[in-house]
Amino acid sequence: MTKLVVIAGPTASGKSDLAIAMAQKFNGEIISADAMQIYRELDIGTAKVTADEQTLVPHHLIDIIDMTDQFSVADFITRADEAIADIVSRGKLPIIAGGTGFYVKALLGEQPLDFVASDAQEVSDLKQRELPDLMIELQTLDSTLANKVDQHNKQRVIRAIQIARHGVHEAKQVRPKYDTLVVGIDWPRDILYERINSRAQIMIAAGLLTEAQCILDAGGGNIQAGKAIGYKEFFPYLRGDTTLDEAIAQMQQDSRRYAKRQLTYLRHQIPGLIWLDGAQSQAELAARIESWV
RNA sequence: GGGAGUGUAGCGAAGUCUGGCUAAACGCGACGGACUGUAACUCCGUUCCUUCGGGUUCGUAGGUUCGAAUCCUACCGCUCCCA
Repeated sequence: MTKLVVIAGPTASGKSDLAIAMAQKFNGEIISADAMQIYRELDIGTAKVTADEQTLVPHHLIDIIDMTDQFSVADFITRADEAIADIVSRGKLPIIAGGTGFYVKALLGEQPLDFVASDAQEVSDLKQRELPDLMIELQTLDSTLANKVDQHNKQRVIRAIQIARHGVHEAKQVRPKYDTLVVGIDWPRDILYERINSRAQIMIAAGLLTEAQCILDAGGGNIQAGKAIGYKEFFPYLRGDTTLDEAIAQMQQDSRRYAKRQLTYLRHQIPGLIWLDGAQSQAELAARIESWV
């Protein structure tokens, strides 16, 4: 079975550095599992590895689409499976590094994702409607599903309606199964928060605002890329509605909350995940890989 | 020294005139949680203490009252204005 190392963890926990170190040590290549680093133009705000770092170790699933494009877990799975096969065929170790727990979970899932026939037009039509109205439709279409979804969560209700309307279809092909070593990087909460706060300042100095302006011009909050933390907080500032300090504080706040959500996700949604002490993650992971490979 | 205002849970802030329905709205923060096709999304819960029976609160100390964050007195702190 194909062996796979998965490095997860909250934002600013040091996943990229750890992945590079492990890739160098164990002849690996890195696959990013990150819902925002897939965008070409989002570099600074997504804390993407630099071009220099990419010359050290080959990276995959970074810079693969334009910032106005849509992307989904299913796209990720397809491409990640391909990248893994490619890396393995060249005799190297695939290392997944990413903060998008949902992508990681889907990649590791033994069940293939169900496919639902639906299009963007349908989704935007559903979006126009009020939540109670949507729930009524879902209730009549499929009451079991209606009871299962979070009734306050419009996004999930819309998805449930699509499933109820079109039904689920078997995935076209069976996905490969992987033999995985899954780790998560853990820091004391206050240290993680400090890392997040100071990284925001570094990003600003590196030219984050130019990128944010770029995304604002491309559609701001209306496009998927415009929902990324590190950009959306600066739209009000760029429009002249808030001060820079307020925007930075907001970004730090959002990052901290995001980190919390990631931690919750990893704790409960990724079975078998081994926590690594942030300060010792390189040594700890190297030891584990050595005894596992 | 004189005048005006103010002190409420981690923070901000209602409630005070018209005492009981107030362990005290709401916002923020913090913490916990959900999440199989937007996931850096979207959504939910807890937040004085508790052995879950209760207990102790609204600057402090008294007082009025069956009953006080709310009324009265004194004191303390903070802010602003005049000196």
